[in-house]
Amino acid sequence: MPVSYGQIVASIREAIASGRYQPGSTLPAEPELAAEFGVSRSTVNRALSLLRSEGLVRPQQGRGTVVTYGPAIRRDAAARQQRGMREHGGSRGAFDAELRRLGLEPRSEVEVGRGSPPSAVSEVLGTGGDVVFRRRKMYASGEPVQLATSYVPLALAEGSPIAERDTGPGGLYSRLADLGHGPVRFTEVVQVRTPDDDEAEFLQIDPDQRVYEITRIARDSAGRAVEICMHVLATHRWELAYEWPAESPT
Amino acid sequence: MPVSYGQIVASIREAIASGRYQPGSTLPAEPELAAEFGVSRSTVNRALSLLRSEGLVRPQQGRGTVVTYGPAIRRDAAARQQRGMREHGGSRGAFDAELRRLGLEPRSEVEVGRGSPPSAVSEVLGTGGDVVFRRRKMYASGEPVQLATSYVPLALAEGSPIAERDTGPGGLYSRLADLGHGPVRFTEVVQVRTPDDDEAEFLQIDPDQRVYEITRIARDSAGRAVEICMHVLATHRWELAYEWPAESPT
DNA sequence: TAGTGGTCTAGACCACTGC
DNA sequence: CAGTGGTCTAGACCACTAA
Repeated sequence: MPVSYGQIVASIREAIASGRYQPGSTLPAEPELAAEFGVSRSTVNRALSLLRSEGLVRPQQGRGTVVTYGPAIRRDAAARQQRGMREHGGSRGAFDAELRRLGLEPRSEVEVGRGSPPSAVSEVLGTGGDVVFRRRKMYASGEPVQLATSYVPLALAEGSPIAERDTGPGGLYSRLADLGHGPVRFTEVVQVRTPDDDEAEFLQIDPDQRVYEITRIARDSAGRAVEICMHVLATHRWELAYEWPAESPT
Repeated sequence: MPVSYGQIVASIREAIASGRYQPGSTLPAEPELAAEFGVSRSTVNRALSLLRSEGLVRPQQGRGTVVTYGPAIRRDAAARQQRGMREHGGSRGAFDAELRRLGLEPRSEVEVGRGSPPSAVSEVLGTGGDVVFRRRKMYASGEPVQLATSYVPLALAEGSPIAERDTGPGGLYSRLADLGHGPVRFTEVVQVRTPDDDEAEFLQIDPDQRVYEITRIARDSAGRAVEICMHVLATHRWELAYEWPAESPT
Protein backbone atom coordinates (compact mmCIF):
# COMPACT_ATOMS: atom_id res chain seq x y z
CA MET A 1 0.00 0.00 0.00
CA PRO A 2 1.61 3.25 -1.12
CA VAL A 3 1.82 6.23 1.19
CA SER A 4 -0.77 8.66 -0.06
CA TYR A 5 -0.48 12.32 -0.71
CA GLY A 6 -2.93 13.16 2.05
CA GLN A 7 -0.88 11.30 4.63
CA ILE A 8 2.18 13.32 3.70
CA VAL A 9 0.24 16.54 4.10
CA ALA A 10 -1.02 15.42 7.49
CA SER A 11 2.41 14.28 8.59
CA ILE A 12 4.18 17.52 7.66
CA ARG A 13 1.38 19.65 9.04
CA GLU A 14 1.59 17.80 12.31
CA ALA A 15 5.38 18.16 12.39
CA ILE A 16 4.99 21.92 12.02
CA ALA A 17 2.25 22.15 14.65
CA SER A 18 4.31 20.13 17.10
CA GLY A 19 7.34 22.37 16.59
CA ARG A 20 9.50 19.74 14.96
CA TYR A 21 9.82 22.11 12.01
CA GLN A 22 10.22 25.64 13.37
CA PRO A 23 8.83 28.75 11.65
CA GLY A 24 11.57 30.28 9.54
CA SER A 25 13.42 27.00 9.14
CA THR A 26 13.80 25.11 5.89
CA LEU A 27 12.16 21.75 5.28
CA PRO A 28 14.18 18.84 3.90
CA ALA A 29 14.46 19.08 0.12
CA GLU A 30 11.77 17.42 -1.96
CA PRO A 31 13.93 14.49 -3.13
CA GLU A 32 14.84 13.92 0.51
CA LEU A 33 11.22 13.89 1.65
CA ALA A 34 10.39 11.61 -1.27
CA ALA A 35 12.94 9.10 -0.01
CA GLU A 36 11.74 9.45 3.59
CA PHE A 37 8.13 8.71 2.66
CA GLY A 38 8.99 6.25 -0.07
CA VAL A 39 7.17 8.12 -2.84
CA SER A 40 8.13 10.00 -5.96
CA ARG A 41 9.07 13.64 -5.88
CA SER A 42 5.87 14.50 -7.77
CA THR A 43 3.85 13.28 -4.84
CA VAL A 44 5.87 15.29 -2.34
CA ASN A 45 5.61 18.32 -4.57
CA ARG A 46 1.85 18.01 -4.66
CA ALA A 47 1.68 17.72 -0.89
CA LEU A 48 3.81 20.82 -0.44
CA SER A 49 1.63 22.66 -2.94
CA LEU A 50 -1.36 22.16 -0.70
CA LEU A 51 0.52 23.35 2.36
CA ARG A 52 1.66 26.37 0.38
CA SER A 53 -1.89 27.17 -0.66
CA GLU A 54 -2.82 27.17 3.03
CA GLY A 55 0.00 29.61 3.72
CA LEU A 56 1.70 27.17 6.09
CA VAL A 57 4.85 26.89 4.03
CA ARG A 58 6.62 28.95 1.38
CA PRO A 59 8.56 27.02 -1.25
CA GLN A 60 11.16 29.13 -3.07
CA GLN A 61 12.91 28.11 -6.24
CA GLY A 62 16.59 27.57 -5.70
CA ARG A 63 16.39 28.02 -1.95
CA GLY A 64 14.13 25.48 -0.37
CA THR A 65 10.80 25.35 1.41
CA VAL A 66 10.57 27.49 4.53
CA VAL A 67 7.97 27.26 7.27
CA THR A 68 5.88 30.42 7.46
CA TYR A 69 5.67 32.60 10.56
CA GLY A 70 2.48 32.70 12.55
CA PRO A 71 -0.80 33.67 11.02
CA ALA A 72 -3.06 36.40 11.81
CA ILE A 73 -3.43 40.13 11.77
CA ARG A 74 -6.74 40.92 13.34
CA ARG A 75 -9.07 43.32 11.61
CA ASP A 76 -11.61 44.63 14.09
CA ALA A 77 -14.48 45.94 12.02
CA ALA A 78 -16.44 47.65 14.76
CA ALA A 79 -13.47 49.29 16.42
CA ARG A 80 -12.31 50.73 13.11
CA GLN A 81 -15.34 52.95 12.89
CA GLN A 82 -15.10 54.33 16.40
CA ARG A 83 -14.34 58.01 16.48
CA GLY A 84 -11.68 57.71 19.14
CA MET A 85 -9.88 55.00 17.24
CA ARG A 86 -9.80 57.07 14.11
CA GLU A 87 -8.43 60.18 15.74
CA HIS A 88 -5.64 58.37 17.52
CA GLY A 89 -4.65 56.63 14.35
CA GLY A 90 -2.89 59.52 12.71
CA SER A 91 -4.15 61.14 9.59
CA ARG A 92 -5.35 58.20 7.57
CA GLY A 93 -7.97 56.52 9.69
CA ALA A 94 -8.43 53.07 11.06
CA PHE A 95 -5.88 50.98 9.21
CA ASP A 96 -2.95 52.88 10.70
CA ALA A 97 -4.11 52.54 14.28
CA GLU A 98 -4.91 48.90 13.78
CA LEU A 99 -1.42 47.99 12.65
CA ARG A 100 0.44 50.21 15.08
CA ARG A 101 -1.32 48.48 17.92
CA LEU A 102 0.21 45.25 16.62
CA GLY A 103 3.68 46.76 16.44
CA LEU A 104 3.65 46.96 12.66
CA GLU A 105 4.52 49.96 10.53
CA PRO A 106 1.55 50.94 8.34
CA ARG A 107 1.88 52.57 4.95
CA SER A 108 -0.72 53.37 2.31
CA GLU A 109 -0.69 54.50 -1.27
CA VAL A 110 -3.85 56.22 -2.45
CA GLU A 111 -5.10 56.77 -5.95
CA VAL A 112 -8.09 59.08 -6.26
CA GLY A 113 -10.29 59.42 -9.32
CA ARG A 114 -13.77 59.92 -10.73
CA GLY A 115 -15.75 57.64 -12.97
CA SER A 116 -18.68 55.30 -13.21
CA PRO A 117 -18.55 52.52 -10.64
CA PRO A 118 -19.11 48.78 -11.17
CA SER A 119 -22.79 48.09 -11.69
CA ALA A 120 -23.14 46.26 -8.37
CA VAL A 121 -21.88 49.36 -6.60
CA SER A 122 -24.06 51.83 -8.46
CA GLU A 123 -27.14 49.75 -7.69
CA VAL A 124 -26.58 50.08 -3.97
CA LEU A 125 -25.67 53.74 -4.10
CA GLY A 126 -28.94 54.38 -5.91
CA THR A 127 -27.71 57.39 -7.82
CA GLY A 128 -27.16 56.40 -11.40
CA GLY A 129 -24.32 58.85 -11.62
CA ASP A 130 -20.59 58.96 -11.20
CA VAL A 131 -18.56 58.41 -8.07
CA VAL A 132 -15.30 59.40 -6.52
CA PHE A 133 -13.21 56.30 -5.97
CA ARG A 134 -10.25 55.96 -3.64
CA ARG A 135 -8.08 52.95 -4.39
CA ARG A 136 -5.65 52.14 -1.59
CA LYS A 137 -2.72 49.78 -1.45
CA MET A 138 -1.79 49.04 2.14
CA TYR A 139 1.43 47.72 3.61
CA ALA A 140 2.48 46.42 7.03
CA SER A 141 6.16 46.96 7.75
CA GLY A 142 6.81 47.06 4.03
CA GLU A 143 4.82 43.97 3.12
CA PRO A 144 1.67 44.36 1.04
CA VAL A 145 -1.32 43.17 3.05
CA GLN A 146 -4.50 44.75 1.80
CA LEU A 147 -6.27 46.34 -1.15
CA ALA A 148 -9.26 48.59 -0.61
CA THR A 149 -11.40 50.67 -2.93
CA SER A 150 -13.97 53.17 -1.65
CA TYR A 151 -16.80 54.58 -3.74
CA VAL A 152 -18.59 57.79 -2.73
CA PRO A 153 -21.33 59.44 -4.81
CA LEU A 154 -19.78 62.30 -6.76
CA ALA A 155 -22.55 64.66 -5.69
CA LEU A 156 -21.50 64.16 -2.07
CA ALA A 157 -17.74 64.15 -2.47
CA GLU A 158 -17.28 66.97 -4.96
CA GLY A 159 -15.51 69.97 -3.48
CA SER A 160 -14.64 68.23 -0.23
CA PRO A 161 -11.32 66.65 0.79
CA ILE A 162 -12.93 63.29 0.01
CA ALA A 163 -11.95 63.92 -3.59
CA GLU A 164 -8.39 64.82 -2.59
CA ARG A 165 -5.47 62.59 -1.85
CA ASP A 166 -5.43 63.51 1.85
CA THR A 167 -8.82 63.40 3.55
CA GLY A 168 -7.53 65.13 6.69
CA PRO A 169 -7.85 64.22 10.38
CA GLY A 170 -10.23 61.38 11.11
CA GLY A 171 -10.33 60.33 7.50
CA LEU A 172 -13.20 59.87 5.08
CA TYR A 173 -15.92 59.30 7.66
CA SER A 174 -15.12 62.49 9.51
CA ARG A 175 -15.46 64.41 6.23
CA LEU A 176 -18.81 62.77 5.54
CA ALA A 177 -19.87 63.83 9.03
CA ASP A 178 -18.79 67.41 8.25
CA LEU A 179 -21.17 67.32 5.30
CA GLY A 180 -24.06 66.15 7.45
CA HIS A 181 -23.89 62.61 6.12
CA GLY A 182 -21.85 60.95 8.85
CA PRO A 183 -22.39 57.20 8.71
CA VAL A 184 -24.43 55.80 11.57
CA ARG A 185 -24.76 52.20 10.45
CA PHE A 186 -22.46 49.76 8.71
CA THR A 187 -22.99 46.43 7.00
CA GLU A 188 -20.29 44.13 5.74
CA VAL A 189 -20.56 41.01 3.61
CA VAL A 190 -17.65 38.58 3.69
CA GLN A 191 -16.85 36.17 0.87
CA VAL A 192 -13.85 33.95 0.18
CA ARG A 193 -12.46 33.38 -3.31
CA THR A 194 -9.23 33.01 -5.25
CA PRO A 195 -7.44 36.23 -6.16
CA ASP A 196 -7.36 37.60 -9.68
CA ASP A 197 -3.96 38.14 -11.26
CA ASP A 198 -3.55 41.73 -10.11
CA GLU A 199 -4.49 40.90 -6.54
CA ALA A 200 -2.20 37.89 -6.46
CA GLU A 201 0.70 39.96 -7.70
CA PHE A 202 0.19 42.80 -5.27
CA LEU A 203 -0.42 40.60 -2.24
CA GLN A 204 2.44 38.29 -3.25
CA ILE A 205 0.30 35.18 -3.01
CA ASP A 206 -0.29 32.29 -5.38
CA PRO A 207 -3.40 31.96 -7.54
CA ASP A 208 -4.56 28.97 -5.48
CA GLN A 209 -4.46 30.75 -2.15
CA ARG A 210 -7.57 32.48 -0.83
CA VAL A 211 -8.63 36.03 -0.14
CA TYR A 212 -11.43 37.58 1.84
CA GLU A 213 -13.51 39.94 -0.25
CA ILE A 214 -15.27 42.29 2.15
CA THR A 215 -17.96 44.66 0.95
CA ARG A 216 -18.87 47.38 3.42
CA ILE A 217 -21.79 49.75 3.05
CA ALA A 218 -21.92 52.88 5.21
CA ARG A 219 -25.30 54.55 5.67
CA ASP A 220 -26.22 57.95 7.06
CA SER A 221 -29.07 58.64 9.47
CA ALA A 222 -31.50 58.83 6.55
CA GLY A 223 -30.55 55.31 5.53
CA ARG A 224 -28.81 56.47 2.40
CA ALA A 225 -25.68 54.61 1.31
CA VAL A 226 -22.90 57.18 1.42
CA GLU A 227 -19.91 54.94 0.85
CA ILE A 228 -19.19 51.46 -0.41
CA CYS A 229 -15.79 49.97 0.24
CA MET A 230 -14.38 46.69 -1.01
CA HIS A 231 -11.43 45.12 0.78
CA VAL A 232 -9.25 42.25 -0.40
CA LEU A 233 -7.04 40.44 2.16
CA ALA A 234 -5.20 37.12 2.17
CA THR A 235 -7.10 34.71 4.42
CA HIS A 236 -3.97 33.17 5.91
CA ARG A 237 -2.69 36.51 7.16
CA TRP A 238 -5.87 37.98 8.63
CA GLU A 239 -8.67 37.12 10.95
CA LEU A 240 -11.81 39.25 11.11
CA ALA A 241 -13.46 40.45 14.29
CA TYR A 242 -16.98 41.84 14.65
CA GLU A 243 -18.92 43.14 17.60
CA TRP A 244 -22.51 44.24 17.91
CA PRO A 245 -25.21 44.74 20.54
CA ALA A 246 -28.01 42.23 21.02
CA GLU A 247 -30.93 44.40 20.02
CA SER A 248 -29.71 46.77 17.38
CA PRO A 249 -31.66 49.99 17.14
CA THR A 250 -33.63 50.38 13.96
CA MET B 1 5.37 26.82 -25.80
CA PRO B 2 3.10 24.43 -23.88
CA VAL B 3 -0.30 25.53 -22.63
CA SER B 4 0.07 25.95 -18.90
CA TYR B 5 -2.10 24.67 -16.14
CA GLY B 6 -3.06 28.18 -15.07
CA GLN B 7 -4.32 29.04 -18.54
CA ILE B 8 -6.59 26.01 -18.52
CA VAL B 9 -8.00 27.03 -15.15
CA ALA B 10 -8.62 30.54 -16.44
CA SER B 11 -10.16 29.29 -19.65
CA ILE B 12 -12.60 26.91 -17.98
CA ARG B 13 -13.45 29.40 -15.26
CA GLU B 14 -14.24 31.96 -17.90
CA ALA B 15 -16.35 29.48 -19.87
CA ILE B 16 -18.41 28.83 -16.75
CA ALA B 17 -18.76 32.53 -15.91
CA SER B 18 -19.86 33.31 -19.44
CA GLY B 19 -22.47 30.58 -19.38
CA ARG B 20 -20.84 28.40 -22.01
CA TYR B 21 -20.85 25.63 -19.41
CA GLN B 22 -24.15 25.77 -17.50
CA PRO B 23 -24.54 24.89 -13.82
CA GLY B 24 -25.62 21.29 -13.55
CA SER B 25 -24.15 20.34 -16.90
CA THR B 26 -21.19 18.02 -17.37
CA LEU B 27 -17.84 19.19 -18.68
CA PRO B 28 -16.12 17.34 -21.51
CA ALA B 29 -14.21 14.33 -20.17
CA GLU B 30 -10.62 14.84 -19.08
CA PRO B 31 -9.07 13.06 -22.09
CA GLU B 32 -11.22 15.23 -24.32
CA LEU B 33 -10.13 18.45 -22.63
CA ALA B 34 -6.54 17.25 -22.80
CA ALA B 35 -6.85 16.92 -26.56
CA GLU B 36 -8.57 20.27 -26.87
CA PHE B 37 -5.82 22.09 -25.00
CA GLY B 38 -3.03 19.94 -26.35
CA VAL B 39 -1.79 18.78 -22.94
CA SER B 40 -1.67 15.52 -21.02
CA ARG B 41 -4.57 14.36 -18.92
CA SER B 42 -2.51 14.93 -15.76
CA THR B 43 -2.41 18.63 -16.51
CA VAL B 44 -6.15 18.81 -17.09
CA ASN B 45 -6.73 16.83 -13.92
CA ARG B 46 -4.66 19.28 -11.94
CA ALA B 47 -6.56 22.21 -13.37
CA LEU B 48 -9.90 20.63 -12.50
CA SER B 49 -8.60 19.92 -9.00
CA LEU B 50 -8.13 23.61 -8.41
CA LEU B 51 -11.59 24.43 -9.72
CA ARG B 52 -12.96 21.72 -7.46
CA SER B 53 -11.19 23.14 -4.43
CA GLU B 54 -12.89 26.45 -5.20
CA GLY B 55 -16.24 24.70 -5.29
CA LEU B 56 -16.83 25.75 -8.90
CA VAL B 57 -16.97 22.22 -10.20
CA ARG B 58 -17.66 18.77 -8.79
CA PRO B 59 -15.80 15.87 -10.42
CA GLN B 60 -17.38 12.48 -9.74
CA GLN B 61 -15.72 9.17 -10.42
CA GLY B 62 -17.47 7.25 -13.15
CA ARG B 63 -19.84 10.08 -13.98
CA GLY B 64 -17.98 13.13 -15.10
CA THR B 65 -17.31 16.64 -13.89
CA VAL B 66 -20.40 18.73 -13.28
CA VAL B 67 -20.60 22.49 -12.89
CA THR B 68 -21.79 23.46 -9.42
CA TYR B 69 -24.92 25.49 -8.79
CA GLY B 70 -24.62 29.03 -7.56
CA PRO B 71 -22.78 29.84 -4.42
CA ALA B 72 -23.95 31.44 -1.38
CA ILE B 73 -26.21 30.99 1.56
CA ARG B 74 -26.09 34.19 3.52
CA ARG B 75 -25.55 34.04 7.25
CA ASP B 76 -26.65 37.30 8.81
CA ALA B 77 -24.96 37.45 12.18
CA ALA B 78 -26.77 40.45 13.59
CA ALA B 79 -30.23 39.41 12.48
CA ARG B 80 -29.78 35.97 14.02
CA GLN B 81 -29.70 37.42 17.48
CA GLN B 82 -32.79 39.59 17.09
CA ARG B 83 -35.62 38.51 19.31
CA GLY B 84 -38.23 38.77 16.55
CA MET B 85 -36.18 36.63 14.22
CA ARG B 86 -35.75 33.95 16.81
CA GLU B 87 -39.39 33.70 17.69
CA HIS B 88 -40.56 33.50 14.12
CA GLY B 89 -38.04 30.84 13.38
CA GLY B 90 -39.83 27.97 15.00
CA SER B 91 -38.53 26.19 18.01
CA ARG B 92 -34.84 26.03 17.35
CA GLY B 93 -33.71 29.59 16.91
CA ALA B 94 -31.99 31.50 14.19
CA PHE B 95 -30.73 28.84 11.84
CA ASP B 96 -34.23 27.67 10.97
CA ALA B 97 -35.53 31.11 10.14
CA GLU B 98 -32.45 31.92 8.12
CA LEU B 99 -32.86 28.95 5.82
CA ARG B 100 -36.62 29.12 5.49
CA ARG B 101 -36.31 32.65 4.23
CA LEU B 102 -34.13 31.24 1.45
CA GLY B 103 -36.65 28.57 0.60
CA LEU B 104 -34.58 25.78 2.09
CA GLU B 105 -35.74 23.14 4.53
CA PRO B 106 -33.72 23.32 7.76
CA ARG B 107 -32.96 20.35 9.95
CA SER B 108 -30.71 19.98 12.99
CA GLU B 109 -29.39 17.14 15.07
CA VAL B 110 -28.32 18.05 18.56
CA GLU B 111 -26.05 16.22 20.94
CA VAL B 112 -25.97 17.56 24.47
CA GLY B 113 -23.36 16.71 27.08
CA ARG B 114 -21.24 17.88 29.98
CA GLY B 115 -17.50 17.94 30.31
CA SER B 116 -14.42 20.09 30.37
CA PRO B 117 -14.14 22.38 27.36
CA PRO B 118 -11.10 23.02 25.14
CA SER B 119 -8.59 25.19 26.97
CA ALA B 120 -9.16 28.17 24.67
CA VAL B 121 -12.85 28.08 25.57
CA SER B 122 -12.37 27.74 29.30
CA GLU B 123 -9.99 30.70 29.32
CA VAL B 124 -12.64 32.99 27.91
CA LEU B 125 -15.41 31.64 30.12
CA GLY B 126 -13.22 32.37 33.13
CA THR B 127 -14.67 29.63 35.26
CA GLY B 128 -12.20 26.83 35.49
CA GLY B 129 -15.04 24.37 35.70
CA ASP B 130 -17.11 22.19 33.45
CA VAL B 131 -19.53 23.23 30.76
CA VAL B 132 -22.62 22.05 29.03
CA PHE B 133 -21.88 21.63 25.34
CA ARG B 134 -24.41 21.43 22.55
CA ARG B 135 -23.03 19.99 19.34
CA ARG B 136 -25.28 20.58 16.36
CA LYS B 137 -25.21 19.17 12.86
CA MET B 138 -27.24 21.31 10.51
CA TYR B 139 -28.76 20.50 7.15
CA ALA B 140 -30.38 22.54 4.39
CA SER B 141 -32.91 20.54 2.39
CA GLY B 142 -31.12 17.38 3.39
CA GLU B 143 -27.60 18.56 2.60
CA PRO B 144 -25.15 19.05 5.46
CA VAL B 145 -24.13 22.69 5.63
CA GLN B 146 -22.93 23.60 9.09
CA LEU B 147 -21.41 22.33 12.32
CA ALA B 148 -21.80 24.30 15.52
CA THR B 149 -20.79 23.64 19.10
CA SER B 150 -21.97 25.82 21.98
CA TYR B 151 -20.35 25.92 25.41
CA VAL B 152 -22.22 27.27 28.44
CA PRO B 153 -20.80 27.28 31.98
CA LEU B 154 -22.29 24.33 33.84
CA ALA B 155 -23.17 26.52 36.81
CA LEU B 156 -25.45 28.55 34.56
CA ALA B 157 -26.97 25.80 32.48
CA GLU B 158 -27.60 23.19 35.14
CA GLY B 159 -31.27 22.57 35.77
CA SER B 160 -32.43 24.69 32.84
CA PRO B 161 -33.56 23.52 29.38
CA ILE B 162 -30.12 24.59 28.16
CA ALA B 163 -28.92 21.21 29.32
CA GLU B 164 -31.78 19.42 27.54
CA ARG B 165 -32.11 18.45 23.93
CA ASP B 166 -34.88 20.96 23.27
CA THR B 167 -34.21 24.46 24.57
CA GLY B 168 -37.77 25.61 23.98
CA PRO B 169 -39.19 28.68 22.19
CA GLY B 170 -36.61 31.30 21.26
CA GLY B 171 -33.76 28.90 21.82
CA LEU B 172 -30.69 29.09 24.01
CA TYR B 173 -30.54 32.86 24.29
CA SER B 174 -34.10 33.12 25.51
CA ARG B 175 -33.30 30.62 28.26
CA LEU B 176 -30.24 32.60 29.28
CA ALA B 177 -32.47 35.67 29.44
CA ASP B 178 -34.88 33.75 31.68
CA LEU B 179 -31.98 33.19 34.05
CA GLY B 180 -31.08 36.89 34.13
CA HIS B 181 -28.06 36.42 31.91
CA GLY B 182 -29.52 37.36 28.56
CA PRO B 183 -26.71 38.27 26.18
CA VAL B 184 -26.50 41.94 25.32
CA ARG B 185 -23.31 41.97 23.30
CA PHE B 186 -21.76 39.61 20.78
CA THR B 187 -18.33 39.29 19.28
CA GLU B 188 -17.33 37.00 16.45
CA VAL B 189 -13.91 36.15 15.09
CA VAL B 190 -13.73 34.71 11.58
CA GLN B 191 -10.87 32.54 10.35
CA VAL B 192 -10.42 30.44 7.21
CA ARG B 193 -8.68 27.08 7.20
CA THR B 194 -8.84 23.60 5.73
CA PRO B 195 -11.28 21.19 7.37
CA ASP B 196 -10.16 18.32 9.56
CA ASP B 197 -11.21 14.82 8.54
CA ASP B 198 -14.46 14.79 10.53
CA GLU B 199 -15.54 18.16 9.21
CA ALA B 200 -14.68 17.23 5.63
CA GLU B 201 -16.69 14.06 5.90
CA PHE B 202 -19.75 15.68 7.41
CA LEU B 203 -19.76 18.69 5.10
CA GLN B 204 -19.03 16.46 2.09
CA ILE B 205 -16.11 18.58 0.98
CA ASP B 206 -12.54 17.73 0.03
CA PRO B 207 -9.59 18.27 2.35
CA ASP B 208 -8.27 21.04 0.13
CA GLN B 209 -11.43 23.12 0.22
CA ARG B 210 -11.84 25.84 2.82
CA VAL B 211 -14.10 26.42 5.79
CA TYR B 212 -14.94 29.43 7.88
CA GLU B 213 -14.30 28.86 11.56
CA ILE B 214 -16.41 31.37 13.44
CA THR B 215 -16.00 31.86 17.18
CA ARG B 216 -18.81 33.77 18.82
CA ILE B 217 -18.77 35.04 22.38
CA ALA B 218 -22.05 36.15 23.97
CA ARG B 219 -21.81 38.41 27.02
CA ASP B 220 -24.45 39.44 29.55
CA SER B 221 -24.97 42.96 30.86
CA ALA B 222 -22.24 42.40 33.46
CA GLY B 223 -19.75 41.65 30.69
CA ARG B 224 -19.53 38.01 31.62
CA ALA B 225 -19.13 35.47 28.83
CA VAL B 226 -22.21 33.27 29.05
CA GLU B 227 -21.80 31.28 25.85
CA ILE B 228 -19.10 30.48 23.33
CA CYS B 229 -20.11 28.97 20.04
CA MET B 230 -17.89 27.71 17.27
CA HIS B 231 -19.29 27.35 13.76
CA VAL B 232 -17.75 25.55 10.80
CA LEU B 233 -19.10 26.29 7.30
CA ALA B 234 -17.77 25.67 3.79
CA THR B 235 -16.59 28.98 2.34
CA HIS B 236 -17.94 28.28 -1.13
CA ARG B 237 -21.49 27.77 0.11
CA TRP B 238 -21.81 30.67 2.53
CA GLU B 239 -21.27 34.37 2.73
CA LEU B 240 -21.27 36.17 6.07
CA ALA B 241 -23.14 39.39 6.77
CA TYR B 242 -22.59 41.73 9.72
CA GLU B 243 -24.26 44.93 10.75
CA TRP B 244 -23.49 47.36 13.54
CA PRO B 245 -24.08 50.96 14.56
CA ALA B 246 -21.38 53.61 14.18
CA GLU B 247 -20.89 54.41 17.82
CA SER B 248 -21.51 51.25 19.74
CA PRO B 249 -22.62 51.79 23.33
CA THR B 250 -20.10 50.67 25.89
C1' DT C 1 -17.96 -3.73 -20.13
C1' DA C 2 -16.42 0.77 -21.49
C1' DG C 3 -15.71 5.09 -19.80
C1' DT C 4 -15.12 8.18 -15.94
C1' DG C 5 -12.12 10.62 -12.51
C1' DG C 6 -8.18 9.70 -8.51
C1' DT C 7 -3.70 8.90 -7.90
C1' DC C 8 1.13 7.66 -8.29
C1' DT C 9 5.48 7.03 -10.98
C1' DA C 10 9.81 7.92 -13.45
C1' DG C 11 11.70 11.02 -16.04
C1' DA C 12 12.42 15.30 -18.20
C1' DC C 13 13.32 20.26 -18.82
C1' DC C 14 13.14 24.71 -16.87
C1' DA C 15 14.24 29.01 -13.84
C1' DC C 16 16.29 30.23 -10.05
C1' DT C 17 19.71 30.43 -6.05
C1' DG C 18 24.04 30.36 -3.85
C1' DC C 19 28.60 28.85 -3.80
C1' DC D 1 28.33 24.74 -11.01
C1' DA D 2 25.21 21.69 -8.18
C1' DG D 3 21.00 21.85 -5.93
C1' DT D 4 16.46 23.75 -5.38
C1' DG D 5 11.42 23.90 -6.52
C1' DG D 6 7.82 24.42 -10.89
C1' DT D 7 5.84 22.07 -14.31
C1' DC D 8 4.55 18.79 -17.88
C1' DT D 9 4.45 14.04 -19.89
C1' DA D 10 3.19 9.26 -20.87
C1' DG D 11 1.76 5.60 -18.80
C1' DA D 12 -0.17 2.82 -15.32
C1' DC D 13 -3.50 0.95 -11.97
C1' DC D 14 -7.47 1.78 -9.26
C1' DA D 15 -12.57 2.60 -7.80
C1' DC D 16 -16.56 3.85 -9.45
C1' DT D 17 -20.70 4.48 -12.68
C1' DA D 18 -23.83 3.46 -16.20
C1' DA D 19 -25.53 0.74 -19.77
